[in-house]
Amino acid sequence: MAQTNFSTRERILGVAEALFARHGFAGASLRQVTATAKVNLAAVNYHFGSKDGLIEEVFRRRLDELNRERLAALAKAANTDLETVLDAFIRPALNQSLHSQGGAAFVRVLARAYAEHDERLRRFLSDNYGHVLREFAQVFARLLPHLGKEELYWRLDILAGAVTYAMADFGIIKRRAATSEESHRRQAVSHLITFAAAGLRAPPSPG
Amino acid sequence: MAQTNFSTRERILGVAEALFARHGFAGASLRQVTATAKVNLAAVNYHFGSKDGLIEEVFRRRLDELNRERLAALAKAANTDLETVLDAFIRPALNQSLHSQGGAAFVRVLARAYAEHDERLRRFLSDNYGHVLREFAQVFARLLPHLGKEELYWRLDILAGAVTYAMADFGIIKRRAATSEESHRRQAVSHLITFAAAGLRAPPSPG
DNA sequence: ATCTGGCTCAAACGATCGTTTGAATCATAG
DNA sequence: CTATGATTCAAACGATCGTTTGAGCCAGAT
Repeated sequence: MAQTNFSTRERILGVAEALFARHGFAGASLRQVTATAKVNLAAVNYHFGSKDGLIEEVFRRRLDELNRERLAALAKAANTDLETVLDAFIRPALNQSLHSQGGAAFVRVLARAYAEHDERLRRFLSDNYGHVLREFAQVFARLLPHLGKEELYWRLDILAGAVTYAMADFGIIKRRAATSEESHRRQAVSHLITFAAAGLRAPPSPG
Repeated sequence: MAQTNFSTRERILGVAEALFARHGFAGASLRQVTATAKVNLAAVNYHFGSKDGLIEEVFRRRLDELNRERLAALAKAANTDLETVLDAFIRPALNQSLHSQGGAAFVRVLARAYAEHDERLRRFLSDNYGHVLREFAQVFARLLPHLGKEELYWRLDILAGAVTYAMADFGIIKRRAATSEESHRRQAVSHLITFAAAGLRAPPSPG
């Protein structure tokens, strides 16, 4: 977690991401972050202005790439089937987890952000994330013509929760020692797509 | 939120529940709690020993009733269909939200607890919650004979996440002003059951 | 009326919080 | 080499954190 071969700025971001994932935004202090990153305490305020500035930058640097990957995958999947579109949404989050330093922590940080009803953070995420969700919603609407607009939104809301929770690995299932982290997460994605596709395809609710 | 007509102990619990839901365990201070409850600061340590003791009591007083209601509903639903069993799991959480002071906040606190990877809290929840989940898992296993043990556990893990997030109302759907809080949450339950039942019934994953 | 135990109170404890300061250090351009 | 702007540093700021203390209050029992 120390990442001593990176720049001060990058070390702070990496460590902050991991500690925010583990202890929350309020629960992880700047002194913990800077001590773990082997960096001076004042470096956070120098590079990011404030703790809130650090939090926003933790999101920004990952969301940019995540959004790009999701939209690229969506473009390829738009005229295929439901499972492929779900895969386009879910797999980039998995790739972040596997191919980038501490990316697994970021998915957890993202899930925490949902739990924070903090208005400032929600607006920030909506500004930097909303257009991606809206594009996916349009494709889902086309693939699920049996659902009314209201019903579709409910389904997507439930889907977002299930995906967030599952990718953040909040669940009770313990990865077996024999199974690698990568294999475990690939299984999570596979089961998630199966579950979500069936949930979205279900006939309209009676209520 | 002040609840001035209750005892000191109950006022603290009610206010703590609401503030933990909104700001998290680390984010809500005892000074906020006691000031909002119009109670002396030292009362928390007097009645609950410590902040951690307060957190545990916030869970205990609601979980006892929630567990009881869920198991009672499960006993009635055990020999019916999947939707009824899902209802037995989900509806008690809804009832807590509607019929008890600040119960809606508790569901949010419970969802936050999932995000905390704090070992102490997880063990506490496992001790006071695990047997209920295990009983439901047995019934689900009987109702879903097409799923292997491994596959079933994955589905239930995803289900738990979807239920937790949806009931905590973390999603993006805004309740319309014309819709009452009660009606909104009943809709959430209804859509959740439809989605979850279809997700659980889906054929085994190819992976 | 006095004693007693449960409870509340203001006040303070040391620790830790996010942030700021100003000097020291570094790399780079002139 | 010197000058300059960027970065790092130790130290301290006031505020707030969870917790403890000991005096005071207020019942109900003796």
